[in-house]
Amino acid sequence: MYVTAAMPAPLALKTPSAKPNIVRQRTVTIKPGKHLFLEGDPADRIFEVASGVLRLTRIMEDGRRQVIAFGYPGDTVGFPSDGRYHTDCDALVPSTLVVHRRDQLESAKGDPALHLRLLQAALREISGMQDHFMMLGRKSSVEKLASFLRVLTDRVGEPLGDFDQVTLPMTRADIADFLGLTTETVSRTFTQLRKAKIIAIDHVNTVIILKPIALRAIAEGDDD
Amino acid sequence: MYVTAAMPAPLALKTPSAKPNIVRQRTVTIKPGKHLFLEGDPADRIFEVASGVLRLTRIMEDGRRQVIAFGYPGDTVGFPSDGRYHTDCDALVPSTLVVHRRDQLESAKGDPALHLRLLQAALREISGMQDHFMMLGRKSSVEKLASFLRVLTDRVGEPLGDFDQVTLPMTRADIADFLGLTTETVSRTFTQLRKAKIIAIDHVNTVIILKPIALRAIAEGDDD
DNA sequence: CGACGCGTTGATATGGCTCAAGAGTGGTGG
DNA sequence: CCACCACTCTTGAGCCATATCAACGCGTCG
Repeated sequence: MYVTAAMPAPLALKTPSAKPNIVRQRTVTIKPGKHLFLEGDPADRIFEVASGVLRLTRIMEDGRRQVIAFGYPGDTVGFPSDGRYHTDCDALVPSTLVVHRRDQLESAKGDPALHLRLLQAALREISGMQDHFMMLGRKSSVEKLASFLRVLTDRVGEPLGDFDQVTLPMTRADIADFLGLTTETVSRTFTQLRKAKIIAIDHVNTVIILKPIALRAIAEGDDD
Repeated sequence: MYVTAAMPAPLALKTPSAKPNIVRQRTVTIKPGKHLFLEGDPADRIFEVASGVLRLTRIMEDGRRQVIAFGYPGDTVGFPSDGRYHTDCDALVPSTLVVHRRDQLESAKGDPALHLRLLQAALREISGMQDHFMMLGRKSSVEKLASFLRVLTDRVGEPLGDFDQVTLPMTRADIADFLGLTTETVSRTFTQLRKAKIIAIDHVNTVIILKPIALRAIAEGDDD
């Protein structure tokens, strides 16, 4: 569910008229700051993000926090292991989710097409997490932030004139905890990219990608 | 496939006599240094480790390497995304693997029990990776090494007198690339734990856990 | 208007990296 | 069986990227 370039299967959100034998999809809404689930909760439901942005986190006893992923539309969150959730999950902006019962994923019963789609989501999740590993373990702070902005822009960027623009619904602290940095370093690194004219920053949480090629080069470590 | 405390379902390796309508499980063997697959290869098969130890890695163009996971017996490797493998995979010691065709995982056909087991493996994988994130992003070098030794001991440790002992088939460089450190730091951190009498080291690649409680405290950051 | 949360910037500290030199360790061939 | 070589591991010294500590600006909300 880490924001990936690969486009996920689109969600069929609209309820398919009122045919009695077609089950209406269950959805929930969640407001910013509210938790969808907490680490250790019994995991009986799996969620597909239809709109909004979720935040998945792990917290250590002493307060250190790791943001595991941001859940954007098309992402699936709440994969259980041993019947429990293994992260906290809350919303950054008002969000709507399609709900699936866990046993639909874990048993042979239920819609095979749904079944397959959830499995594909799990596999995409694993693949995306592998990228994240490389970023956390082996990249410098600029490379981390550049990778982050690049992936996010590919996924949810919007054209603005000749450039792409991306809105960041998360705080600098969230980004820091996602990248394994401090808020100060994230802030300084934003400044560094801004001074290099690679990005421009509007209203703190809106980033315009001025030089996508340069950004990609930094993200991949291809510059020197 | 990151070594996890959760015990996986045992593998039925023995071929179920010669009943003609029961499919004999396909297995492969792989020698140290040989690759099972490379990043980008078409992923038509999924493997369950029956014996041995595998190493899953990602490599950047400039040579920086991240060890994604070590594959121990009971682990499943080779989860595809978009039909391709997303890591390199080779063997640290001679290993045997049970092979499954990819379409057995991704279609409704095939043994439902197998289907379920592979899905469970994918979910375990996701859960284990989430632990790994916290380790890479937010832990100090001692905490990283302590976590690594603890998980490995839980998973494949063997009793030795009053203590648990664990054999490390991987080099210091492998451990470093798994934990996001350098070999020098890994070595120094081993020395540090050894001098604190928390572990003892035999023949470089055999570690004896002298103080499991202390090791766990360090791993979780519960000490100060 | 004041207080608080968030972001930025500056000064300093430090954990882990880099560079460099030895010390095991295992394999090979004479 | 030993000598040599290649490779891994350990240790040391110095440095650098990022963390830490601190101050301040800005916007928002009560």
